[in-house]
Amino acid sequence: MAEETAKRAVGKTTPCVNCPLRPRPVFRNFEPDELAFVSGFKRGELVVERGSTILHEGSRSAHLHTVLQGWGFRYKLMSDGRRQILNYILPGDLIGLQASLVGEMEHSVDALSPMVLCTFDRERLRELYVRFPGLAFDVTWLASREEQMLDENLLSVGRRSAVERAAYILAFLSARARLLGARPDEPVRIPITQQHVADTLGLSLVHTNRTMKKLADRHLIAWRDGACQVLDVDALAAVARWRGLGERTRPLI
Amino acid sequence: MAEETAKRAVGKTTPCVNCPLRPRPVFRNFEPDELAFVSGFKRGELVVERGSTILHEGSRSAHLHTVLQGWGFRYKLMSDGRRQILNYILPGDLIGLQASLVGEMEHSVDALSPMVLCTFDRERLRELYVRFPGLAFDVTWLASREEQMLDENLLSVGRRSAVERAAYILAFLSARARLLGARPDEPVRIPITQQHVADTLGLSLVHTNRTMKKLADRHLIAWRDGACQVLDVDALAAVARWRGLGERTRPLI
DNA sequence: CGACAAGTTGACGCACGTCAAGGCCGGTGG
DNA sequence: CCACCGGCCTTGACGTGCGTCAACTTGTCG
Repeated sequence: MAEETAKRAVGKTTPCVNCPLRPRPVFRNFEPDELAFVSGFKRGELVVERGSTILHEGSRSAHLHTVLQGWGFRYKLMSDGRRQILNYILPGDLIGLQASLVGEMEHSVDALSPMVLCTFDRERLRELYVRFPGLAFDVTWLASREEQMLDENLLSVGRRSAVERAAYILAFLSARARLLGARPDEPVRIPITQQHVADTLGLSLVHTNRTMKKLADRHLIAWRDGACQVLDVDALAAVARWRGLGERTRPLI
Repeated sequence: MAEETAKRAVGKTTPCVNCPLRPRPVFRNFEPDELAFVSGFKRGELVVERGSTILHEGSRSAHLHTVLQGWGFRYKLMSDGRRQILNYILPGDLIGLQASLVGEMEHSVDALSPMVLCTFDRERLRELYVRFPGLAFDVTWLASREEQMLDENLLSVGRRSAVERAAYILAFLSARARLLGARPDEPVRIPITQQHVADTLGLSLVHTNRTMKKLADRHLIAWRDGACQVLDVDALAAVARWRGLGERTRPLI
């Protein structure tokens, strides 16, 4: 629940052609004209600090963002302070689409680590739909993927036990980080606190801690340096009875 | 968890121009050329019985559907039988988009009442994107709306108490039915059982029943004829601390 | 050195799950 | 016509997973 909204806008530093993300195998190849359009679509870059709020529930952001670096999370707050984390945001994810489509954000987004965001004008989204149906299709594809992740999350919170839930979310985040190219030889590092885990799983902080201890005792995870290290993804997935991410290449807008 | 997949395909009975749904005020007006395209996009109608499964998790359906009549629900099953209901399907909702985009369904859909579905070829979705950017935008809009509903649902299951959750889901479904034109003078009838409610809220059947009784004792709802009658939406929304559906007109594909 | 953020642990209570039984009602079949 | 059955709602008794309260630890930053 960090508050400072310290952001820093930077001129267009990296043209999309040299995007450090795009060459990674998870992302599909773009046609030259698509790439040219996206390049023109890009308005600049934004650097945000750890803990700052990028998008506010209730606001009407004028921008769409694609994450270039760092971790964040989407969440909703109730008037009495209860918080539910809806999903996590990793490089390649698109955020702020809701505001661009429906008009108003119904959730907030915070940065878990320093983040670098690509920003786009929401005005030009319609133009994208008109001129590049393939990219428009991709935007819908991304929205549908987000829905799939939410579905699995809902199953987790609704029907899995505390240990299963905890195992699921850590396996899930670790799998996502792996797809983006995290070193396969070393444990994935997830920059969250146990409070984040609690608010994701719908558990109290204390019970989350006890649950984490069970997983740590089995050497499936470890907490170090204000982050969670995932030591054994497969074992976690097995504990959660989770089938894993059935994911192929995806678009990067 | 009904099993018979009894469906009955019918020739193109109602042309979209005479769609009984479209005139309702919730749906936005289409341009004549859009309407003509959607009309040609339509492949036929499907009538399904109460309790039948329309879409199967793991399948690759060749069709997209828009609901014309009736209620249904989306859900996921775990291998040991645990079920989580993700959302409900009402007239005007689009289903099967996931299979059309990502390739494979990650959830199933069952009919809660007799349903009539409009069917479309998924092949032609790309054509829609190419020829009618406005409609493509609408498809994304619908996907984003589904995401919003899931977000609220997740907040509910993760952070609300049993009574709050129950009040929320009933207020939510009632509000959706109202938008579609349910008679304002009489209580909304939601064709679900308490087992459905339990599987939506992540509660046991017994505890759901006790929770329902609390709401019934306060005359907020009543169970009759295998359905739930919502007597006081506003009171339910207040119990759940829910702000209500902030919904305006939406597209109908 | 104090202050603060985050993890850890124990004691205790409650919200919710589980098991079990029974009631109501419409449908089916002799 | 009644006997039976299965689906759904209801209720009681009892157990437990998780929440709450409260304290202590550890590390980091000034």
